[in-house]
Amino acid sequence: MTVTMGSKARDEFALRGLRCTRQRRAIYDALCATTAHPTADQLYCGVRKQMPGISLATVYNTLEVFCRAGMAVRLAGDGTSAHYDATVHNHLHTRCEKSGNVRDVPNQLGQQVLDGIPQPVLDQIESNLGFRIRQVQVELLGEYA
Amino acid sequence: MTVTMGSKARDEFALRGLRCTRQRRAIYDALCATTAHPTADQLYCGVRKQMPGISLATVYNTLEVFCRAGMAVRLAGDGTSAHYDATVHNHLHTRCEKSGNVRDVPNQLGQQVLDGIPQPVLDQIESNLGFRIRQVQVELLGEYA
DNA sequence: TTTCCTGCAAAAGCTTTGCAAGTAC
DNA sequence: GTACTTGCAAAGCTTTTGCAGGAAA
Repeated sequence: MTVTMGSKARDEFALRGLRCTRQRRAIYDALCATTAHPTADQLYCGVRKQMPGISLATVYNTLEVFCRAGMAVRLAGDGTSAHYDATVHNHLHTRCEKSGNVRDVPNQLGQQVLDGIPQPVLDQIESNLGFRIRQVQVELLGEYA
Repeated sequence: MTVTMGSKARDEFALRGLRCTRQRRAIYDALCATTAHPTADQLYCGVRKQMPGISLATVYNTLEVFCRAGMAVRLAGDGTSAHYDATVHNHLHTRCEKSGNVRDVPNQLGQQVLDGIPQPVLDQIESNLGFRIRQVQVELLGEYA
């Protein structure tokens, strides 16, 4: 039995026609390994431990590439740094108004919130405003106890 | 019959113990007069026509004061400039992914979306995550036809 | 008169860009 | 070999801050 062992990063890159560089792999792996929705700078600090030469500009540019390719999403919401997330499918976040930290709402709960939104109302918004809705983004603002 | 004619701005300031300066009145009036959710710079450009000496820093500082006082909200969401809104109550926005423009969803429709979100699920999120939800923020991402 | 606000300029973040050298394909 | 990426440094933007003069209460 022959097993072709490809890393997740390598496969994703191939799938989307992106070149697989050491830097991109390190950044993507770091982003996938956490649920903490890091900022570019936080990723930079983490990745730099195993790859001291990497530059912050590369992290920014690479994250931009990931977002364009649909491998990540950018969550800019508190006016300071943007947070990045390798989970692409629609899900809810909490955002702490004190620390600015962003965390996931477990999918089962988040989905119940999204499911509660009546599709006919969204359809009506689309036709009334002439706006094509691509994504419904729900964020819970508050603070951790 | 005696009529005391106070401007909306003047009344709001008095109500919240804020000093009523020409600059604050101009900025608040400009913000209330539009539904376009302007950025600080857009407000600056508008207000400057009637008050050439005003500085951009004052616009920023004043908007910050309004937000703290609950007279405006800041919508930072696309990573570039923040948008400001004098409508404080919870309502939905559309955000055009091409232009970055933010617009209101008419209240009747927006409320139906918010009403669809089941409160028991929000309660469960609060207790499961130890997170106190202060505001549910819904934004519709897409583009205008 | 006291306290707060404004304008200016400079600083502070975050993010993008230009270019030469390096790397994936 | 060709085309795309990276690292560096510098620039670009948005936003905040320090301070002296000015205005509201």
